[in-house]
Amino acid sequence: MSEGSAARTVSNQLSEWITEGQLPPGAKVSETSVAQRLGVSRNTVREAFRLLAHDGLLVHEFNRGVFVPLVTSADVRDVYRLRRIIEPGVVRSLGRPDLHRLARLRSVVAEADEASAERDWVRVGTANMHFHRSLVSLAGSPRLDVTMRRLMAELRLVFAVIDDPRFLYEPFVRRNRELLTMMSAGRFGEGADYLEAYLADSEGAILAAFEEKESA
Amino acid sequence: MSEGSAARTVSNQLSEWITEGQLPPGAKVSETSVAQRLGVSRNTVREAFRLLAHDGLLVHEFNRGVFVPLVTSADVRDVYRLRRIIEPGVVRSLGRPDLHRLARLRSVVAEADEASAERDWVRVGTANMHFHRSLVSLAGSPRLDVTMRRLMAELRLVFAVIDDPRFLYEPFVRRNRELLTMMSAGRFGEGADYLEAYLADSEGAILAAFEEKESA
DNA sequence: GCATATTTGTCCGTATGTATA
DNA sequence: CTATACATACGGACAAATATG
Repeated sequence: MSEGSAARTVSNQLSEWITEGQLPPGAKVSETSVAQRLGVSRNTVREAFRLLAHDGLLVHEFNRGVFVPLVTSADVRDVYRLRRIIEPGVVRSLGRPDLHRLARLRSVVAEADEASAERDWVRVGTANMHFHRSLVSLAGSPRLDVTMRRLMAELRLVFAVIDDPRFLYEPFVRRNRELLTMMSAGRFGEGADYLEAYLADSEGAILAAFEEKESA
Repeated sequence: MSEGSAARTVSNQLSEWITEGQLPPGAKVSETSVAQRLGVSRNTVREAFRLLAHDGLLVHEFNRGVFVPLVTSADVRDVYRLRRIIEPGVVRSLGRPDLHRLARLRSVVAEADEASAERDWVRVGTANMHFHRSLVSLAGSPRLDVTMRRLMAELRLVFAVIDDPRFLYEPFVRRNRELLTMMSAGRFGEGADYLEAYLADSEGAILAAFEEKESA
């Protein structure tokens, strides 16, 4: 429960199935099968499809149906191209350390540390996504926020096909903390540069995992 | 006719009504009234609503219906914040003048010149939008393209409430041509700086028109 | 605060068009 | 080329939420 809309419930369920790999990339998602399995009408399922297509978690092909997107390495590069534009730009644009708003980042970092200690890499991953979304939210731009939300949703799609997400997240727990330290001290220029290198490494790690996947 | 989807036809019609000011900002758009007026079913109208909400041309409030967004000066500032990040960044990132891809920009500039000579400011406006979208498309990033499309759709919403769009577009016909000249010569850094000032002026002009509107 | 009417959310059944085997 | 499966679109219906008096 906790959702006002049946379509939202369906979309949340589908989102789980996709990010947990139960719906592999390229899979066709049938209206009727989803409707029957979840006990809702086809119209509701169609509504949910639109919500997810909005975030790029499903693609809609006219007169053919909806499919789980086939993410390519080109997509990964494109997502990171936008991240490299947005995230360092946000950090660079911050005037002075607003400790109150940085508190949210701090709690997310703590969450990641805790999850990392428990070797719960899935939780580390979600905490990492929260970190970057919270980072962008510091800019106070609604449109940057929705853009970032979409990018992160697409990244969840990527991580769903990678077996061992540990080495993708673990190195960046420390770097998130480092970046936060710089920002707390008002060293935004330095932080932006640091984040640029950070994102380049992150992209490289994902692409490497992709190539490993392709060779298998 | 001519479009594969009935929902697309409806959304195009609604888009016209909105951008032409027949549906003023804040107006509620009823499902049944649209369905009756266009002779389609309610479900199809709902589908069209979702398409437009996707681009920000309508906002959807649960159990309340859909409304034409009330654009504020804060929204204008936010849209231009993203434009100032994206557009100059794209120009700066271009390696060398790809004359083949610049041809599209050239034709759009010519279109704007022609429309300007005929004092058809609406056509000048659409040509201007095409110019900036084509500019961003040079980056070859699908995600930047969709982001830019949404931003431009929101700007159409802004222009719909401004009476005299002439002084909003006319000064920028020349500046588009100037920018294109710089890019054709491979002077991308210079072009990016030029575009930054350009966008700042454009934002200022729109905000001025807004304040004039508010005082009235 | 209450009763009303309106509108939206959801569901069902069906017909038509499209893609694929 | 035919046949099958499926998506699109339609119309009607009821429940639930909202707005109005």
